[in-house]
Amino acid sequence: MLTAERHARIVEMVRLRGTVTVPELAAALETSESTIRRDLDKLDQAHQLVKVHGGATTRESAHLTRDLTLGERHGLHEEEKRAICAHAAALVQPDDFVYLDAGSTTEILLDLLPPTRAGYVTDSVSHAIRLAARGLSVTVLGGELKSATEALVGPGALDLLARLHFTLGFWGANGITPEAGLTSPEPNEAMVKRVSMERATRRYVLADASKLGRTSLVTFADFCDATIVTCGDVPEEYRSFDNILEVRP
Amino acid sequence: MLTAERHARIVEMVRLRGTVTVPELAAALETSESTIRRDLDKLDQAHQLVKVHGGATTRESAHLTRDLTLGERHGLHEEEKRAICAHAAALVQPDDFVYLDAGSTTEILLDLLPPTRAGYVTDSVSHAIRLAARGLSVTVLGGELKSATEALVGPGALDLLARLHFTLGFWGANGITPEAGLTSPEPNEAMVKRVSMERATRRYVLADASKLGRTSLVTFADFCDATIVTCGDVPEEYRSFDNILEVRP
DNA sequence: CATTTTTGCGCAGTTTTATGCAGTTTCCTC
DNA sequence: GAGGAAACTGCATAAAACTGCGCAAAAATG
Repeated sequence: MLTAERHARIVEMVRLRGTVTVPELAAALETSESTIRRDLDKLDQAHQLVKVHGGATTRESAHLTRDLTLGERHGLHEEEKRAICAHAAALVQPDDFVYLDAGSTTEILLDLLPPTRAGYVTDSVSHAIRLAARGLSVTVLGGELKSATEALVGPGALDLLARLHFTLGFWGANGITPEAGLTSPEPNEAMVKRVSMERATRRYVLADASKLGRTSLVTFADFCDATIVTCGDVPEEYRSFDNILEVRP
Repeated sequence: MLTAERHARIVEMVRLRGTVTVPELAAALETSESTIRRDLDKLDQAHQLVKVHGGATTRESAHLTRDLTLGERHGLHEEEKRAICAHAAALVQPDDFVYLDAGSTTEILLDLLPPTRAGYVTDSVSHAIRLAARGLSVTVLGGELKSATEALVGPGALDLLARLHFTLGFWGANGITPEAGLTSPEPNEAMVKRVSMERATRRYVLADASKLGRTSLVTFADFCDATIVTCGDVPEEYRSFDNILEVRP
């Protein structure tokens, strides 16, 4: 049996039954448990299902038992992100009207922002709650809420954006290359990024060095549309660009 | 049974019944109390429920009755609110487009809503996050975020509302009288309630009986604009209205 | 304050997982 | 097609996770 076919049948079984155990799958597909486990690893990475101890479940039922907040992503490049955000926070002036993109990097920025009367707008509901809890003035874009990133997308968000004019903005990016520009994995979120960026005067992309040289699925802006604040092992060929700003931890 | 599956069923039971004891869970899931306790520990850590002496409760009931234990959890209209919300949840059809008001009563409704493909819209960012975490389709109004109630108000919210047409909606109210109508303490939030109500076909106000006969500061709708689902000691003079729906705990 | 219930924790036994290895298949290049 | 790299598979084994039980400590109860 083809690997792809086996994968398809695993996904189908999980969808049909909600949860399946590894031995069940091994018996049904007449293969070893090792193979099933490796399959589940891949399917989990591909977000087709969720691997759990003993087997697999659908994403829907996994929602119940897992805290799908940004908390899980912490730890990666934490120190670099902190350095980047410290630099970014210093850019905020009392009179600024600031856009804050959703994402784990900008999340670190939240706590470093000065307690001034600057106004903030964000597409992330969790960011908004934290900012409001600090007593800052926050406006939330409307729109459909994607649970994975807790970001808002869709026409509602874009309409509100169309009437706002930011003096300053901070965005994250999953990939950055001179050729593909700034890229993000999700088309809807990329659209919000694109529109919000068009409406800001001073634009900064906050990204640790691991994002440089990588390309994600959807381009939301050109490479030179924003100042890129980065930190970490910056590849030599990126040092010469004058919109790359390297900070030290 | 898979560990993850058991976790899901525990969460489900807690959501359905509000509170569950350890022995009940052990019997229902045919496992030992030790295992149940360990499960509750993990689910508590994952913020899926709150572990209390004797068993577990949902997050919002723990919030309402903070440091009370299972035995003394009565009062505070908890049971009435749950009865009201159970009735309300049953009104949602699979293809409804539902508005959900911010507030503590509608908060209880969140966990009782059926996992259908109905679409939900709310002005409460915390409600939205909880709904999204359950895998439901959620749209959030935009606007300024008031940290006290975590509700969104202002022109951004009203603009988005102006383009939506709900088949069904649930609101809270702080005061209800035939003369003053439905009242709420905060003018901006009252405005959002008013506009959202105008845009819904089937309108329900969820309020325990303590709200009947009281008047808050701002009227957001007439007494007869919505069906009022209530529970508790309903004053005799309210029994005759045909838009008052009294449910039993 | 005594009684009963519930909890936390160590322990032992079982199940599940991760990983290295060897053999095989598949795919790509020339 | 032929050769070689990469991927896939199954097995063995050590590590990790899970479960049930018993008992002392802690918490609730009246």
